[in-house]
Amino acid sequence: MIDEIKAVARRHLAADGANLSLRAVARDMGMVSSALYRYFASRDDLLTALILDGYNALGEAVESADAAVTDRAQLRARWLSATHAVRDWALVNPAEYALLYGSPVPGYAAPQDTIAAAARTPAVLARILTDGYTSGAVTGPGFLPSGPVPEAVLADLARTRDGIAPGLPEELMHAGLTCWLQLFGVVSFELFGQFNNVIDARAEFFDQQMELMARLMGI
Amino acid sequence: MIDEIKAVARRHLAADGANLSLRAVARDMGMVSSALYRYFASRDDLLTALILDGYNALGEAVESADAAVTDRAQLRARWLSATHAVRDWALVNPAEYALLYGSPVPGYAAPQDTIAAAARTPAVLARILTDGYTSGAVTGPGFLPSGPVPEAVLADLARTRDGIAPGLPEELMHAGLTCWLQLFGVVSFELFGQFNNVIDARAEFFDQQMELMARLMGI
DNA sequence: TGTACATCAGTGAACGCGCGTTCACTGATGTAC
DNA sequence: TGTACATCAGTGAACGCGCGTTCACTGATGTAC
Repeated sequence: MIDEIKAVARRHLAADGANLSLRAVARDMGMVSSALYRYFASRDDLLTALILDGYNALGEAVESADAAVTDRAQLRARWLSATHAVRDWALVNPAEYALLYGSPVPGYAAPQDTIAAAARTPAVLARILTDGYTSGAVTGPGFLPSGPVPEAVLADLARTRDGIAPGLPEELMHAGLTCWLQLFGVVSFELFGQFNNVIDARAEFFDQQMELMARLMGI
Repeated sequence: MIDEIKAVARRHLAADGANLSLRAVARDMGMVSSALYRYFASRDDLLTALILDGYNALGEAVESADAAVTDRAQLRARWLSATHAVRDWALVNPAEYALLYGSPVPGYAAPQDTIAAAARTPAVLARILTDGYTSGAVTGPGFLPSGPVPEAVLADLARTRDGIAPGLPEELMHAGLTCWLQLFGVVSFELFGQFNNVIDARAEFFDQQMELMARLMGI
């Protein structure tokens, strides 16, 4: 039942953006709006459940795309497979993607529960780098910052690294973070309409960018 | 008068996100909601005006940040100044930034007028590269794609290039586009909350990323 | 200098709609003795 | 096997609110003769 509500809510999200209406969901289910309160304490609760599901669905898609590369030493293939999974999932679920990575919903504050789920996708990317580093296949990034990285940034990198990829050297973590940003930057720009009148060959452009990022990380 | 309405609307945008309410704006101005219809034909018209203003305000900020570097041959300084202007403007006007670069407003379709205004910011960045290329200071990017760029992407690059930076070689255009994406990817992630619990030293991180991008473009 | 008229910014009431949430309730299903 | 009771999913009406938009209007200001 809860799953059915969420499924209908997801359909509404796709149609109306983040302005999710409890009443509209109930209407679609042939129920009266108050009936939903048996399953969710409030509209925000439903929204939170959808966000959590979204992070988990994306995370699962990325995890299995990575796992689908049987030769685990093929780091570049794993990176390309995982990042394609991000784009594919976003294209199939644009409204949910917007909910996760778009402008914040006004008046809604994401609870702490979502943090762990949100970390699944970056964790996959970090694992690819870690695997390369521990096997000795990757010794450092393919493109280094010219100067020293500021102390404060190093501290942030180290803290985040310890959470998802213990043992990874800072400069690899730095390269990984840069590529993670580029990945979501490209996907967001495509989904949010910034590529209109600029890039038409979107799949090819994405491929190209992810190849470049792989080389930047040295994998 | 129109300017005053827009100013109040901008304040509301900041408070409530993209759910801009005509009635709330009118209330704040001590007017009755129907009075606004003397100045804007509809809510969407007001939204369009705000978007247009936003692109122009950002574009102006970036243009004058670039112009502030008196030694025009200092390409890296110009790039850093211009990109900092993007981040600074976004931090001061987060709701307007979200309106321009965040998830699309449900049910709202941006008219064609916004395209020219939207191009102002990328045009500044392209001009920096073009200046470097025509003066001979920049011969190519500092980091090249390993393989050949797909035909379809090249066509897109060429078309966009002809619009904002005629004469620029494709590989420089490609590097510029990559950095443009990274710039907005970083700013969006910071503004939309994806850096929470990940990056605290945001100014330093941004600096670092933009330095890296400058090197990637070979400036 | 004074009057008649046009312009136009802003009013106020109304239409028809949608929203989240509450609350007492109905009526079917399952359980205990 | 049959009865009494508890559980619980879903109902329906209501509260109080906000929204965009229309429309006939008021009343001040400016203009023409």
